[in-house]
Amino acid sequence: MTQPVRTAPTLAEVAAAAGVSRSTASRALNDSPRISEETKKRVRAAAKEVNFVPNARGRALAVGRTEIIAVLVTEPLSELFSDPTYSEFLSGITEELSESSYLPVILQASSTHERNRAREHFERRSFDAVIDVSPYKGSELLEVLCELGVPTVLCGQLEGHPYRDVFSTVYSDDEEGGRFAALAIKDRGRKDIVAVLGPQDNPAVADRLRGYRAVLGEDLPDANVIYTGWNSGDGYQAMHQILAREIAFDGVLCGSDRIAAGVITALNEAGLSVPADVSVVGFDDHEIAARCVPALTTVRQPLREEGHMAANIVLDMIKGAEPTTSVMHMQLIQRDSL
Amino acid sequence: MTQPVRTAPTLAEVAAAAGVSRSTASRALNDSPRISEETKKRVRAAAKEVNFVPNARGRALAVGRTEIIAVLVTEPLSELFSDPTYSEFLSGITEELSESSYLPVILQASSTHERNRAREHFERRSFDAVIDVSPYKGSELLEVLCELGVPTVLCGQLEGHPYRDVFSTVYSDDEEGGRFAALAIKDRGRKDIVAVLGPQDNPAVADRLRGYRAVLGEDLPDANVIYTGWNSGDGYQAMHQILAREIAFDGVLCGSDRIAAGVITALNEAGLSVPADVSVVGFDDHEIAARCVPALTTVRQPLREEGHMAANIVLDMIKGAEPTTSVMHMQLIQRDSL
DNA sequence: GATTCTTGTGCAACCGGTTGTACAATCGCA
DNA sequence: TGCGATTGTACAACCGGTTGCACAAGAATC
Repeated sequence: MTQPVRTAPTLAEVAAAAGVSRSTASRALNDSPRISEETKKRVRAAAKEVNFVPNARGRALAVGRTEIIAVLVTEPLSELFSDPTYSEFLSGITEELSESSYLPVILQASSTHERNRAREHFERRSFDAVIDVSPYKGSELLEVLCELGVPTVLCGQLEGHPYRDVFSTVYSDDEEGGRFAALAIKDRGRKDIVAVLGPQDNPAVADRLRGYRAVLGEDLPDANVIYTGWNSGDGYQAMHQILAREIAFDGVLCGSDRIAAGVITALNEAGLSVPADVSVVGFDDHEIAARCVPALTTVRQPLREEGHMAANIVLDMIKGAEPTTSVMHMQLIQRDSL
Repeated sequence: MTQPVRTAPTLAEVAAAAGVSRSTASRALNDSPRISEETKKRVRAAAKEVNFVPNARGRALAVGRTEIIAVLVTEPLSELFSDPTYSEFLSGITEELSESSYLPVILQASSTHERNRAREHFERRSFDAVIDVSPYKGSELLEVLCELGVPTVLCGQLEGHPYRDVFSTVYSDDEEGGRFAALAIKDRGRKDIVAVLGPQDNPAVADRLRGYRAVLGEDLPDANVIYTGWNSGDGYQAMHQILAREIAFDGVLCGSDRIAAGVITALNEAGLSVPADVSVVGFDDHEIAARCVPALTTVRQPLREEGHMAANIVLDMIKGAEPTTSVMHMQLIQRDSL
């Protein structure tokens, strides 16, 4: 069991065993058309024999690729884990990349220290490409990536961004999602709407609000818009604030399903019934949405598909494809909270 | 802004700029004592001048190290994200590694496909070392790592494991934790105890139960032990099962804080008060524990410290240190649920 | 039978660093 | 002035693959 640490066989050994040169062995294993079937067979047998696996370091240097793709994450790990949105999206990326020979690496960049380390790795060319999961933060790194010419996909719209013709972009149409939610609540006949959104500095939040406004106009006055965090606790507190103001409202648009869950709890505690007294619409179609009581009407964001798309685009860019922009579409999920 | 993709400067260019040979340039930048201060200064200036950063691929091949450490995760990403335990532990690892030049890579191995990919990467020597986060699953990979002689740390005790003198191990003393919880509930005067544990195949669960038993003996009969998942929903359902049986009990030992949260909800719904009627003890000292009503008495598992330890051990092993075993100690956190 | 075209293989260079060893220059000392 | 010891640098090999190009052997053509 305690195997002696035998040193891994190299291509030279395979070549010797097969009685050919290193170059022929390499070509045979890479299935080059210039090598006869006969020889290929012999080389493959020899490789199998000595248990040869090409060394990643040698190969990387020779082909100029590490076959590693960095998934740049600007949130601290704890936040990343508390927001199930990321899980879905990251799953999409890794799912798709696992079909290729590329290995995704989650690279954290929340602290300055981490960002410096990330920068260093970029400069050392440790990765063939980068998928930036939250590009509206940490733009120094984008500058570095641009300068280095590393193929990069931004996951999210960067308003008026200077990298349009350098980086690819994948994003869900948040404004459209906002319109869907607002239309649904309007069709239900609600007139006095409150919005409990995520953080004010988040561009997706701004887009969704724009969508709400496009449909609702004056039915969603400025005073009724609250910015908060993404958690149910945040939704709960925000709704308490609103109730304390004693304004009249019959509909709540929420920035996330978790916010909506907190909002519903607060409404129930205040003796208000959902959806009889107040309609509530969430966002994300997170797992929690279907389990809410009542089950939450929400806007589905195709996160997993977005991950697939990001991975595919980045793979294409490595092969030399031009940067592209890809918009994913939202979908209203009708349930009982409306 | 659209920078032309200038190819990165190599050591040869630095050497030329400084008017020295490549070897001298390399030694100067690595601060070798054999190079004069004078020359070092000149080389450093030249490197700064042309913006030189050593290429990771070339360096990796030369020094025989990739400076990448794989963090092997056997759980699917969704489970990983739903269990805050991992967040804390992974943070500990990355925190510690970020002090070194090593880059941690989260490597998933839940599906067979993923395990094959992981195996391949191991054989290609893509990583200098491995931290296995849940070693009691996917033992084929352990076999491969052993055979390849890759420095490996197992996070968790492997019962009667065959790799004792090959791999290092870091684990929290779950049996001790079980004893702490059981002692606390016994000191409170509780006599009829129920245990709602995690999955039966989890070795940590078995250890904790052993700790409970060592203290409680017949006060925790076999019939009162329930195995379930780690989530609050699981705790909720388990407690409903117990209540349906109409057995007498005055204390509940839970396998996780989330289980405990579900248990408390179920107890409250059944009109039982915590801690007046029933005492509840959790496990993990997860964030949720302090926020429970009543605040949860629980056993703190030093996850972050465990991550630090795992990272340090693996770094030592890369430098050639012998495998070691390190046991972390549990701590009872007294709150109000007892 | 000599010439040209194919086909398959090997030599050697290359990717971008690090490092063992030889050698030249400077120094101290007899 | 001549010797060995010391210091700083360069040459060349190496890590483990890939690949451009030259070349030999055999087939096809004249």
